[in-house]
Amino acid sequence: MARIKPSHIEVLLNYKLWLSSVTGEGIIEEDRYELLREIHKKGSLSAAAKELGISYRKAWGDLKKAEQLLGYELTVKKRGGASGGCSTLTDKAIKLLEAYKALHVQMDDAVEKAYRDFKKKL
Amino acid sequence: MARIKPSHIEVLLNYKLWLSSVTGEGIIEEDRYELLREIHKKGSLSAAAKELGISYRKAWGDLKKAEQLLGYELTVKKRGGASGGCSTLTDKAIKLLEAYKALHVQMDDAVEKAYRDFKKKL
DNA sequence: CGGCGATATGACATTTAATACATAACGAAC
DNA sequence: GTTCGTTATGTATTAAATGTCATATCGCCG
Repeated sequence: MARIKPSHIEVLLNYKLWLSSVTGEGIIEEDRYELLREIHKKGSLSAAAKELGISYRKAWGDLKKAEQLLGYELTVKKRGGASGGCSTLTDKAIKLLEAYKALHVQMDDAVEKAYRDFKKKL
Repeated sequence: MARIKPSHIEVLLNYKLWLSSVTGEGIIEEDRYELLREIHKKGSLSAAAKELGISYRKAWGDLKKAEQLLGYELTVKKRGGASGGCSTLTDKAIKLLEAYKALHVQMDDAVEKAYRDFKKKL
């Protein structure tokens, strides 16, 4: 029984994209994008955290850091009331999300093309 | 005396590119590319490590891991002898370096363009 | 007013990754 | 066979990211 011996191991191309402050500190990358998107969908930070399977503590810390680095609020936060409270995205946050999404789509295309070219050269 | 108040904080776009095995483990990224390039230039792993300001231990571990994940040798290693020993790149490694370099140039262009488009949308 | 559910935050524990330290093996040259 | 610089590798220490726990605040509503 013959066994196929691959002439080379498969190599994959990966990339990570993120927005940062001028000091290099990360503001928005994939995870925080997801967090904001989920807040937008659910209207609540705790619900978003639960959906994503991360602790409220971490979600809150991430959100706070992003806002601090950006210098403006990404969410309008309310606490108390019948529902306990809620968090909704600001207009700026929504705009940022849309721009980031478009950025990501564009980069995905570029990476795919670069990967094809790369394999030809290998 | 008036003070200029920026309407928005500057946001930078960053990306990281790397080759991985199918299991997702990283093989080659910027640092390891530099390491291989330096080995090629110096003909020695320890000299390369010194040049890059990292410990020999780390350089050796990085190289070993890359080779293990790729399934083939990136360097020909010799120890002992008058000079103590040396490390030189294999043909496959040289080819890999060239392909990675081209990949990076291509991606840099793509990122620059994506960043311009991104800022317009913001 | 007391309970509920969400935001808000500090303190501590744990897990993971990077780095440092130590030590062995090798082989040509002298 | 001793010296020297390099490859080779295990172990230990540190540092950073992440998770856990506890506790407080808020404000509608029954």
